[in-house]
Amino acid sequence: MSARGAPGAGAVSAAAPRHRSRERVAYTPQSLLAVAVEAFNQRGYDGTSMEDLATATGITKSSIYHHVRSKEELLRLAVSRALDRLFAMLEHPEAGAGRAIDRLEHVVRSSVQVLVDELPYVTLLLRVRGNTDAEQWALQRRREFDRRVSAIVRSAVDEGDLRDDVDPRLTTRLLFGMINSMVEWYEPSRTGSTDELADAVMRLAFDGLRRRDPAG
Amino acid sequence: MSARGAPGAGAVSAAAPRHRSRERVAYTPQSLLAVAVEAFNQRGYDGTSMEDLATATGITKSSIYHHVRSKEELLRLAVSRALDRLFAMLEHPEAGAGRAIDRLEHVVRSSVQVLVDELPYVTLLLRVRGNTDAEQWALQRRREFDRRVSAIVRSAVDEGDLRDDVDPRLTTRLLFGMINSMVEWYEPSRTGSTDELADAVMRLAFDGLRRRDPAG
DNA sequence: GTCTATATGTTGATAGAC
DNA sequence: GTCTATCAACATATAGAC
Repeated sequence: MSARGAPGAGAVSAAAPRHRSRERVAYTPQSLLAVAVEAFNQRGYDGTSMEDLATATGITKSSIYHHVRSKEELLRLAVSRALDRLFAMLEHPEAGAGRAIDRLEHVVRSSVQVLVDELPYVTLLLRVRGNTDAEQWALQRRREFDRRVSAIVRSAVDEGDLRDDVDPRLTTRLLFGMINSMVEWYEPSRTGSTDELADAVMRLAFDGLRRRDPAG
Repeated sequence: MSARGAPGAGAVSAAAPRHRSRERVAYTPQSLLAVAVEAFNQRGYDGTSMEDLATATGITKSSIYHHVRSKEELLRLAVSRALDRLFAMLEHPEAGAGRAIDRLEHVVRSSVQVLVDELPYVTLLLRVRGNTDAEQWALQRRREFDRRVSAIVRSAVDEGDLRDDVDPRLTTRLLFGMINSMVEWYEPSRTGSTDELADAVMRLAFDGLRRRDPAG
């Protein structure tokens, strides 16, 4: 991956021009972004130079600047994509109605799904430190997401479904610490279905890793 | 924090020379490291220039090079410190004998303790991406730590104390994802005792966030 | 132990030809 | 849409005076 050559087929424009019969397909902002984000995740955003991106894409630095205004724009596009997916999930009917514990289950399962679907983009989002304007903005939106989830946890405690001996904010942080840590090891090819993974996360998070006494 | 001025009192050499009566105490590799690591955590290692460190320490770049050979040496010293503490914890008698679930509890509680005690160093360790030799070495040792803990989890499953419907490796990853995420939000000043925090982590991790039916 | 001055390479970004 | 050539700024690191 990230080798020189044509962009990933999945994001190639349908109307892409080709100068020589079947040589190489031109990059779109999206297909370029995919390669860039992979590089960012491998070496870190600051650790990745435009020259590194030129190598990864197989085109020159100048050509990259034909598609995007700056390196930071690539970062902004990437984290926006992840954030849009995460917030779209919160707008889903299942996250807004019904018992809070069920809404929380939906949010947890959907988060795992988004994390898997948009792995590179979410990975980059979670590593943002706030150095640039784009990063500051991303951090703000992440905090807003956190607040929304915390409110659901708090409701579930009030409704008597979640334990009340741990602060809801702490619960939220540890819960999402668990979920978000997936970006450190998840490999799309090697694991089973996303549902199975989400099941495991749900079981561990909601019921703990201790074995429930079968004779209890 | 990170303002210009004298190094933190905690790490100042006892035999530190002072040219002017009580002006400024000279840096030691340790006190310099503390300032550098704080800067690395704020802006990222790659995002922090030696000029940034000069500003943070209040001495010039050249002076920094009097204490350390290179920027990478600062990184190596920092992650070594974190790794040494983590492995020392595994060598503790309580981590090596007795029922596996008790050994695991010791490891979890001690990990929280180490994370709090050495917060900036552990934070930096967890953000290492493998760009340099020092980082590659750190990643290797982290994997070794992970393997050691996974073995304990596996034993606890075999001994019937942990649930057997989730893969031990996955359990370990999610458990430590939860613990390690603390570096993203933990603030020494604002929270209660470390024991209370470790208690909350233990309860959530081992018994889950669902309320146990009081009438069960 | 700290400084000023500087060497040497790399960085993000632009100009303009094809 | 891609290229070569180039820039000014900034990077890590060193030399040598005090």
